[in-house]
Amino acid sequence: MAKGGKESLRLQILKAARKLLVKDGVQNVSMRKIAAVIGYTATSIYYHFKNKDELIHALIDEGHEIMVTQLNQIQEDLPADTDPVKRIEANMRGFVKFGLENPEYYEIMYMMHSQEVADLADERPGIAPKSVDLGIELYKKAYEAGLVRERDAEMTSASVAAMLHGYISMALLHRLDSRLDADKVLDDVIDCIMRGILLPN
Amino acid sequence: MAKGGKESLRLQILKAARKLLVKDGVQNVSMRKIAAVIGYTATSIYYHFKNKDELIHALIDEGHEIMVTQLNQIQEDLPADTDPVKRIEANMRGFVKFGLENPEYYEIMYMMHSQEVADLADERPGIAPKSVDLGIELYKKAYEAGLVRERDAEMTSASVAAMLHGYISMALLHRLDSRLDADKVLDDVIDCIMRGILLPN
Amino acid sequence: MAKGGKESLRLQILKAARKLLVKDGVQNVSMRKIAAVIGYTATSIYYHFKNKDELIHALIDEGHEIMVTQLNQIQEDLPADTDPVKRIEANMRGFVKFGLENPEYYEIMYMMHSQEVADLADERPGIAPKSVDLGIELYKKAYEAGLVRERDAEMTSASVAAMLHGYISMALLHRLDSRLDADKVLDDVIDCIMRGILLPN
Amino acid sequence: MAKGGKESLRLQILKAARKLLVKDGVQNVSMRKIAAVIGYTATSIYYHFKNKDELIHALIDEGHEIMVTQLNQIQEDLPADTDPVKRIEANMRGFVKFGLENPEYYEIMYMMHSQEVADLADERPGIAPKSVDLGIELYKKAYEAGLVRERDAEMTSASVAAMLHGYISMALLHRLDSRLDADKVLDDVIDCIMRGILLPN
DNA sequence: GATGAATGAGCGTTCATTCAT
DNA sequence: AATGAATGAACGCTCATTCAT
Repeated sequence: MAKGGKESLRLQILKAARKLLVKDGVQNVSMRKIAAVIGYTATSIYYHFKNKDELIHALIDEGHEIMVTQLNQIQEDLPADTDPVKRIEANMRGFVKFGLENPEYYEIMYMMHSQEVADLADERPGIAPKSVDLGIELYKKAYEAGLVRERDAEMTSASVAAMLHGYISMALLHRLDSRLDADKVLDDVIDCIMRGILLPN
Repeated sequence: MAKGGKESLRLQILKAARKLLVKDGVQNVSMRKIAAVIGYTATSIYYHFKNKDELIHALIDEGHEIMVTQLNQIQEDLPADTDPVKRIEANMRGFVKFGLENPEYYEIMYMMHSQEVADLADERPGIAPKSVDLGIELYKKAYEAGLVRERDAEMTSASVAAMLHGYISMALLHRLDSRLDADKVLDDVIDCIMRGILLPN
Repeated sequence: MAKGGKESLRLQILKAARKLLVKDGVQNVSMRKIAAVIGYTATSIYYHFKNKDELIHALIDEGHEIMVTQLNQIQEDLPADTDPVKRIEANMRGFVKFGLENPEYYEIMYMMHSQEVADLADERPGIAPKSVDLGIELYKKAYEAGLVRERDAEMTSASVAAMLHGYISMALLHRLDSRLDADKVLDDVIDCIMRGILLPN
Repeated sequence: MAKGGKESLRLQILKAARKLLVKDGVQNVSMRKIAAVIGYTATSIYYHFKNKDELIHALIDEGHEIMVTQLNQIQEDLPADTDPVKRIEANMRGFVKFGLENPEYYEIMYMMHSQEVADLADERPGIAPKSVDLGIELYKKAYEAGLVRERDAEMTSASVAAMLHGYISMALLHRLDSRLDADKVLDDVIDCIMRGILLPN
């Protein structure tokens, strides 16, 4: 209710939108609620964003940027001589980590209907282009090093992303069997994927 | 607009709800619209369902029943001497098939927020119990036959379900890279999972 | 603010809409204002009318019915042997009288943009069909009696309606020179029209 | 979006307002839209006009000036010895022409509610003073020449203006019977008025 | 077993306008 | 001479739900 201080209103809006997003899901984010959170009028949001769609897209873009930055950082932080397979696994774990730690971003990035976020799927082929590119690149290097099975890098990247997305979305929606340890399920998933991807021995 | 004849109103409501679900997505299903489809008043729905939530839950239950029936049927239709691994793969493909062919059910069963479908995850352990049980059972048999890696059947079942869910949900949300053949991605996913599960040779 | 008693809500809505119409013009009639006048919620209007457009159209239809009834009544009240020219003048004065006494109806019937009242002009050829027919009929009889100039009855009817509309709308919009007596201007207009229509002697 | 160059902003605003006026009708002209058209902020309009009302009034004044200029030009262009009756008809046709060709001006000059254009009718006597004066003057000359019926020139001018306005406004609102030729209806109207005004032979 | 009538909350959006700079 | 930032009021409309009948 209280105004957020010196932060630019645009940033406050995005922040509030994320906050609402993670609490209630996309469809429960409304201009009025955002306004209430930051202590402004709903009208004022329209000064900074053309409409709700543009606001959501701004969040999506933000999310992709953050994720790509994190994934790249992970690769940079690895020792220069890290073997390609380890890099792939690190990338996979980085993706999952981003999803679990940023449900508000992850949801709008990967869990919304295209119709809800106009033209998202139509404008961009597949998931976040840059993170996809990174995955493809890593696999290609692993293949050149003779470490993974001979297969289409684009295809493999898509498959792996889909499988990891399955774990992330089930975790975020609390659909994982509550009797199991979520971290162990993740280890199991990644273990399975790695084995499926690598050369037999 | 025309009343549906001798079908019980309860069934008509569920039918109409499914119809709207698959056309407009979950959140666009409203009591009004359902009523309009079947030619009754919105009020009359409340005679058969306490509220919207209960209606959605009825649909979810319907979905689970249909899915379990289909998955069991698939097992029954296999020759009695089919080896356990083949059975696992058949089960996996059956699950994916159900999701792709019944997006209206699949979405409310596995893609909605718990808040949207009140307490779903809290009340029931994990995903659809019976289909989970089937998966676990199949894996156990395969393990007893020495065909799959030694691992927790519950855990494996959860992992596999998550990974398959990833493919299904990405397909339903049109998030698969449009330059790839969706069927081939599915083959790739299943291939990967199988290899990850099976014993090395 | 107080509820209107036993009158059906539908009628109350229409009544309130007319009231607002005459006070503020069409564009200032809002669902909320109507609701406030009759002491109901804006929502309840939607139980009786699909949307604002349908409400306005209901008013338009009402207006046409009232006007046609009045014009027919005027003709009936004239002695059976009234000569056709007198009948024409009576009809003209009846039209003007209706307009001046029912500005709320007249405005939506004849002074709104077609885009404001969707497809009004497209669906119906010319002004209110039945009143137009009456005018045409009267003129034809006068022509057959050899009292008016030989001319197209439809055309004459349209011209006369336009000219009378000019007076009515200027009067309603307070655009008549305030130094003149409005009634005398009307007499002058009708005088002019009659002379223009009649045979020279 | 692009700024209009060296034209004074005041003129740009009026120009843009006219453009919107003719496209969308009076009530759809908003400060925001005007600003968007000329590439300035809505706020900047308030530097040049006290408020929207003043802006509209400026347009009305503009319209009157243009119309009077055109009507005077028409009279000047006639041969010096043109007879007064011909001059009256030319003036009438000039008025109609202006209305049909400048709907954006005509609408705000003669078709808006007084409340919409604050106090217009109260402050100024009748319609556009100068064009009224011209009409009166022309009639007086015709009367002095013994060509028109003995009548109050002010009154006649008002009547004629009203009748012509009827045609113009019906034409602009697309309320003329679409089965008739609009030009012929106009000829008919003017024919009728002339005959009503002139001396019998 | 179903309807008629109504509600209150909420939605995204647009508007004219203001005020400090 | 113009902008940036914001407001408060209003708009048409949809929603799940209730209650008396």
